[in-house]
Amino acid sequence: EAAGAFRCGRPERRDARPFCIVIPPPNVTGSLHMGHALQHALMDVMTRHKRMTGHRTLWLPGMDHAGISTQLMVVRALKKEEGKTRHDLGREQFVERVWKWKRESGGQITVQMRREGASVDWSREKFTMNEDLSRAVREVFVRLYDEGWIYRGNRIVNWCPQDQTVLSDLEVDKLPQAGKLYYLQYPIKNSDRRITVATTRPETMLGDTAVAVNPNDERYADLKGQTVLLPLTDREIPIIADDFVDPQFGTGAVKVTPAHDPNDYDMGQRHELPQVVVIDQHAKMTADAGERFAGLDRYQAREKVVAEFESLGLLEKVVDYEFSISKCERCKTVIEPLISTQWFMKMDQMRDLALDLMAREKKPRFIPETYEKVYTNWLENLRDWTISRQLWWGHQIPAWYTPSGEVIVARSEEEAREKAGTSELTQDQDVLDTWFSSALWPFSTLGWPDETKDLETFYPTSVLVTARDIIFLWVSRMVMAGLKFIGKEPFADVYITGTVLDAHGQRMAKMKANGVDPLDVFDKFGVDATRLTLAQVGTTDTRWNEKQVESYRNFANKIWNAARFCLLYSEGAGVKPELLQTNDTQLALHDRWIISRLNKTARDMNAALNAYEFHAAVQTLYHFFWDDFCDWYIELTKADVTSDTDSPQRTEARSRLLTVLEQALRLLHPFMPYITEELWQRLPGEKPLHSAYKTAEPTVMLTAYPQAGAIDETSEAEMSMLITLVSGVRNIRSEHNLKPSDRIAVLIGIQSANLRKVFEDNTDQIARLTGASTIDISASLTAPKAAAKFLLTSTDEVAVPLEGLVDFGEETKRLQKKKEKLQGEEAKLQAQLANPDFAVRAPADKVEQAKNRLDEVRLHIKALDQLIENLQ
RNA sequence: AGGCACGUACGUCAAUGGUAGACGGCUUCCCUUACAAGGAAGAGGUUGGGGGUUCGAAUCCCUCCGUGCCUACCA
Repeated sequence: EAAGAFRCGRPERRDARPFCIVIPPPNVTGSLHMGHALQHALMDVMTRHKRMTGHRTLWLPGMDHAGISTQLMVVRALKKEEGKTRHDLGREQFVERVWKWKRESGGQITVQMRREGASVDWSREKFTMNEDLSRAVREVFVRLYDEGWIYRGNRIVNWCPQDQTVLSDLEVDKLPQAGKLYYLQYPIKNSDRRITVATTRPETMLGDTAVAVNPNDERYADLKGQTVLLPLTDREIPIIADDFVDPQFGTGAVKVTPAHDPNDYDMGQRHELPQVVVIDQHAKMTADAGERFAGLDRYQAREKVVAEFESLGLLEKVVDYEFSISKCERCKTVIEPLISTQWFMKMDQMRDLALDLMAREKKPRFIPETYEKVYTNWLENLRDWTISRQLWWGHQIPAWYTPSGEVIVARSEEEAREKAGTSELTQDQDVLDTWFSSALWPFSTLGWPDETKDLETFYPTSVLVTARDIIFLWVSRMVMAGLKFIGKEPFADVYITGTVLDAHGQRMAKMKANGVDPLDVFDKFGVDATRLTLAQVGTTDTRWNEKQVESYRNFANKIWNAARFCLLYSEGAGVKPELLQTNDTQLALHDRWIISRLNKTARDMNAALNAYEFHAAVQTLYHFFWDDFCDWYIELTKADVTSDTDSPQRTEARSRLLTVLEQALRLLHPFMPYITEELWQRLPGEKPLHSAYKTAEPTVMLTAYPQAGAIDETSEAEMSMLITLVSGVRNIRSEHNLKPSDRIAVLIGIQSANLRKVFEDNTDQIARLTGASTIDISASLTAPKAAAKFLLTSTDEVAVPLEGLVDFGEETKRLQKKKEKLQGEEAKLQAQLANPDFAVRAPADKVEQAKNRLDEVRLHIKALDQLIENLQ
């Protein structure tokens, strides 16, 4: 709850560039699925990070009215609950019913977004059907109409006989279908010959107005210009020649039905063929199909046509044939191509705006870059957009008709009356495609067409985070609309997320019932763990793996327990930012080291987040917190922190531990808002907010995100030696099956006085971490033969005397194995350096690097040989 | 039919042309006073096959095999 509620003041400092994301508006009918959860996790990480770096941030939420989906949902409910159709209610009442549904059960997803911890600004929530956004829609429509970019036309369109509306090409699914190819024979007038055409839809032959052949097809050369007696009708149709016809396919002769097939429509236009409409809006045969067929469903008509051809002896053959069929994306009904009067948007000029921007300025920038090509290719092949829909739920087209049929396009009915000079107007019954309002989303939500402060501040937005399947439907249209109406691209970057697939690599889909509900995952593993899992998915397609979430749940648990430890020993202590200053040379190694690690982590996190490298960011956090902080830092502070005697030293150690933890919580916060807020609130001490938010209520959300500070290479190197030492001894303990309670002696021979000093300063720590009772550090090692040994460096040796426990054979094997590994590397390096071209062509630093490494490896091998020899 | 991706450990994924890593799983030991959802140690890879470019290839090019996605007017 604490993390989900974004309740802070406005930043006082406004010099940093504002950061803005407008959410891809989920459907008002929708509920949270994995794709949303993924996108939201990423958007929230970005927003929280920017907020913590003092940018003025806006993540603007909202919903889409989702024309067809929503109308269908209410139509179904109406039928089920009251047995009524939308026509029983009438348009006005039906639309009111949809609004009622929206108020009562719509927008479930916003509740779910709160659960995810999405730090959006709810005060700016938008809905595409609200008055402000509708005003923007009308404004755009009028302007484009006035420019002649929107027009009304009679064309062949995709018609859904179930939903009773036209659909754009993008709302149609092409699905493979096992069907039949029928070979029909048409008699030729004044001849005994017949010409055979192949079709998957015999019923459309009733509307044929020509037969076409390829102009170069010699088989039919003499038939061109002849007339065909169209069977089952009394019509005579011509044989025409057209390049569209592929002589290789079927019989090389095609029946042409301009009113019921998009290709035939085009061919009909080219040859000025008549259009005979034989199928109506309900996919039933019309009167023009002939008395025997009128009123029949298209599939009944198909059977009847085939039967009659057969009885006439004109059915040559029927073969099985797989082809693709167009279906309505929503209801899966087979699309009927129909000629119909619709509104269209000319796209060529809009497209050029977008293409120019990409060519000139490489905008928007796609992440990953590869989508730039996809986007550009699609734009290049763009066709006019059918924007009208025969629905009731949506933005009604702002066009009115006078009694004489004149079209008046205006921003309101009043304006239309003025323009028309009459009040006898009827508004166009159609509504606009849902994507029409979506295209305006980045600026309509910020107040356009008014010149608002928000628009000035936040447009162009910073980044659009979305799935790849709406690059065309949405992304490209936003770019075009933004360029056209604001003159600037709507967003700088477009981040295309990967897809979360099921365990078998299949897309999650309702129909397949293979989806994983993010809410269930929240329940099982927590929101933070789920966010971490999703954030690291980034741009790659990933198979859903619950184990991964479980591991991040464990990570959250680790954070909790580490914080518990810090708080358990926090008496008298508190967070004190100045304790992380590095100019204190008196600091213990582990303190200097953790500060350096913190700085490095901050550097890496900021770099990764600014570069959209979320996978790297998650890895960095995980290892910093678990390995550096928990495994080493906490262990090394234990002696001081848990000491029984109250001392300034103890208090400082405790405070420093709390301060490091506080910094870690800030680093983690964008990914794990819940646990970090919960723990941060419990930490005692000074916890300043970012200077931009000084007056806000205390919350980790508004602290400053840690920035890169000094990296202390010396401490890192020394600590790394300490870690090598401890791991080496632990390895010996493990290999020799020593019990944790078995005390050992550790003998260390170190040439470097510096390093000797480091180990001497930390003998207690080393003893503690290795379970040693004595630590003996000297310049050169004298150890009994009955000791397990390893090399710290090629010159420095560590021995653990194990009287009676050393199996000399086993010990030899252990060392031999290490040696083999090194020998492998030696061989590789040797070969590389032996190549004369390497020295000449490779950069000098690489050559130097290889030489140094080879020297080191050789020394190491030599030292290992010595150890092995001593064992014999 | 074209186009675009992808193929790395048992699984899921990383790796600016420069020693192939992480997490989970697995093996051994440990209920050690923050945490067994834990600790310590360990095993595991000719980077799908073949060829090429390069001093050097998981990475660039070609080809084959496999997988996924997008676009398309073959009746």
